[in-house]
Amino acid sequence: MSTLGFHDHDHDACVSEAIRRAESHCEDNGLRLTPVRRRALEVLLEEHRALGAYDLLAVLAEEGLGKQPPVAYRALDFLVKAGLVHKIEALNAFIACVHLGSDHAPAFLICRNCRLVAEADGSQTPVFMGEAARDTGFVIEHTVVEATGLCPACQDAA
Amino acid sequence: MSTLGFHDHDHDACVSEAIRRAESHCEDNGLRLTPVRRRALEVLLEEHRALGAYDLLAVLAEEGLGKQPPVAYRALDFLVKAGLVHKIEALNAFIACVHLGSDHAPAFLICRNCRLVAEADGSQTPVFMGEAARDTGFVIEHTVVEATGLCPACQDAA
DNA sequence: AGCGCATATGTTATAACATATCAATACGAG
DNA sequence: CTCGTATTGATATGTTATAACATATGCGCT
Repeated sequence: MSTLGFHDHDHDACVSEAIRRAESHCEDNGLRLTPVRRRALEVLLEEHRALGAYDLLAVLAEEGLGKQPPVAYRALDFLVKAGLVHKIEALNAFIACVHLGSDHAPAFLICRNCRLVAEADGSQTPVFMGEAARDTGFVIEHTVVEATGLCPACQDAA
Repeated sequence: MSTLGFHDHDHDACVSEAIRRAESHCEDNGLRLTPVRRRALEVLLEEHRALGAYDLLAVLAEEGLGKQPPVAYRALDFLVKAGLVHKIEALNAFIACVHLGSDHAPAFLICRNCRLVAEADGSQTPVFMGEAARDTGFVIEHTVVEATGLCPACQDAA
């Protein structure tokens, strides 16, 4: 799995490809990618940075798509539940998923300075967490794996 | 490592032992465990649940130790930096560390219903995260590993 | 078409979490 | 004792998130 985000890549293609996949994913699963939801996803895809709900709301408001907090939070809830967006708990912020489709357990590398986020493979997490859980009868529903630090560019700047 | 929190144990001893260890830890490191900080730690230790900063503040306020948010946040910042308390990012809440001393990378099992939290071993996280980080030049400063779900008691209740 | 149900949006208000700032005080090293 | 640093007190504000209720839209069914 790649750690896309700190590497150069064809970003326009990356965005439009992701949108297309999101559309077919919603179609396949009977989910409705309404204008606000679709635009919210686009805004997040245009960055590889985590955006706060109010950052997103500001963009939506400019475009007349709604100006109250619930507009942003509803769109984000939908996108997160659909697996199209991840919440970065360490920042209380959100980032578009860059490799939709797989039922994945993501792990994130998060730059505390520029909020650039790379999505890595966290598939090993449920394995070792699962051991502890089994011992106690705990049932895991969701895992969060986040590493914060400095990306290469921000190390150079400092 | 244990997953203390979902098991019965001698809680009074667990608390007083932890306080004693915190005292010597602070002494050894030139840190000042002032009355507010000490009481904040006690309050957190008395639960194995995550408490919000304002939950803590309410207790401190009752006892005349301060009633403004910065009182709670300053105490929590100190305790987190000292390694005596962990922040649970998924809940924006805080929990006392139950095995102080070791320079540890904790992993948490968090009940979304009762907020009971068990601290497990997350030492494998930096290993596999480290690989992804090395590939990109990212420097990890801190890791968050949290699994949310239902504890045995809350499964039974449901 | 008209009805009924589920989903989605609009809107107001407020809850919950967190920090900036500045003044006052306590503490320890020299 | 005095200087510098750490801590506390206090006010205000910033940021993130949800509750609650009204309205509108989409869609299957008769």
